[in-house]
Amino acid sequence: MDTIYTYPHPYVCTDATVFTLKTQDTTSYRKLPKTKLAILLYRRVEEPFKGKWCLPGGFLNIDELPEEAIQRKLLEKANLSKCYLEQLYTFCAPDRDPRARIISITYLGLMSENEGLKMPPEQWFEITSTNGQLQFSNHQMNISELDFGFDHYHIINIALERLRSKLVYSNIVHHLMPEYFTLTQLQSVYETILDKKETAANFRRKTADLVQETELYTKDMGHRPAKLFTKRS
Amino acid sequence: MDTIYTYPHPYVCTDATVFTLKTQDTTSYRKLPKTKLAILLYRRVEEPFKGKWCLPGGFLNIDELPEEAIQRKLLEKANLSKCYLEQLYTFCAPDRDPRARIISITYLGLMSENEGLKMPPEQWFEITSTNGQLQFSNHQMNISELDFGFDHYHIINIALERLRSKLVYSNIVHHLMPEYFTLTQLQSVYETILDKKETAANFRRKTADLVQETELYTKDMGHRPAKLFTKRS
DNA sequence: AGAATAGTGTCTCTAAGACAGTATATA
DNA sequence: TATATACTGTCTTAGAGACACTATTCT
Repeated sequence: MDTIYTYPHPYVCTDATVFTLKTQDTTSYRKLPKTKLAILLYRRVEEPFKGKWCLPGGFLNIDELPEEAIQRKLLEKANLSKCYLEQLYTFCAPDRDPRARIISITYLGLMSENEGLKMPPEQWFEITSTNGQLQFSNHQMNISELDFGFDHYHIINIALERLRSKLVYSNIVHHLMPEYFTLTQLQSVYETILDKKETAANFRRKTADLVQETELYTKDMGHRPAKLFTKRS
Repeated sequence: MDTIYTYPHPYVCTDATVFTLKTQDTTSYRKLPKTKLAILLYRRVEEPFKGKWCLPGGFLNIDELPEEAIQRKLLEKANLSKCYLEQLYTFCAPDRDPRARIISITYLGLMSENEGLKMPPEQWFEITSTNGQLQFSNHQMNISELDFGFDHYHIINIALERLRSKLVYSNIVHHLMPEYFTLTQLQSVYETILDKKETAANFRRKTADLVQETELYTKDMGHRPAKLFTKRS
């Protein structure tokens, strides 16, 4: 019984890859805006990896669930009150933190653009993928693999893989959507994240059982209004 | 920097759900033996949960990966030298261990029956599922939900879910198979784990790209010999 | 009318499942 | 020859993808 209390054991922290969507401003209001996938990053102000870019996260309080710790940190660091979270993976490499043995229980976080817009926009970095290498950019800067601290670039890759695969076999996409959306919006979310074009007819057939028709329509778009859909429960 | 060293933090352990297959003895050698899914359990000899059944596992040494810790424990507790392991989930409920805050990084383990047979057979419990409730039995006893310590019954349920879903979209089944096997054996593994019958013709078509034909055949079976297959790489 | 997006109808191809049949070993 | 399992052929149906088409709003 008392052996347990003398046992040297790792520190435990939690980090989250919080994704949302950003719709780009377009010059002409008649053109459809482009959807981009974005991730929440922050710049470290302390050693180690001072000045590098990282995922939001931190240590667990004793008796605190990792989900709770992440929500607390997101509120502190990004004034972010609520987002969907699911456990991603637990990273344990002994050298992943130079200070000590620290394992990280990581989470995949998703939020709709509406929620994301409530926070400072410079923390959201749009993600683009070229030959499997991820690039991140906001209006001020570009960052890439070398600008990340810890194993966080690696974690983002794993998270994106998970997001892509769950997009096709689950209804996880709703956590990225606002309450009401058009099928064209939904399609562009799929196309952005999976980096793969589809025809509207085929897309609509495939996702028919994911959405619920409403009586609402878009308007003043400069072209034919689109029916609004919502999550099918 | 020194704040980290005063931080009260959870203990970290790792547990594994190691599955294998057991082919039942049949009275007549002409009848095909039945395949059963089995899991490795051991009886706790210390408090808490003394006398209850549990998954093999234990605390991580500092600088030790959870995979390594699990392999070490499996060797100690079950003389088990090598098995496939993949991370399952990290369980963190503050009350999951009455001694202290202990999180468990759990693994899904799979091994072929050949490997599994090297260990004492009373540690392998055949699993049957009735109305979603799991039952475990070996030649001596039956155990059920209430006979488990910690949250290990829950963990087994999560593991089985993962095994079932990965069986249909990945080639994970090979970790349960010996090097050479017949398609009927492979089919009965699928049918056992997924609890769902299929016709041989349809099964063979579906799994054609998973296996590699060889020139070998079974013999002395009392009926037509079956071609042996191996993993397709 | 023209521009822009919304939405539909239909053909093909592939894969899953149902089902009936043939093949080949041993006792 | 009987038994038991191994293996194949084919029909139907459901879904994915390609592609051409129609519909509706605003300027």
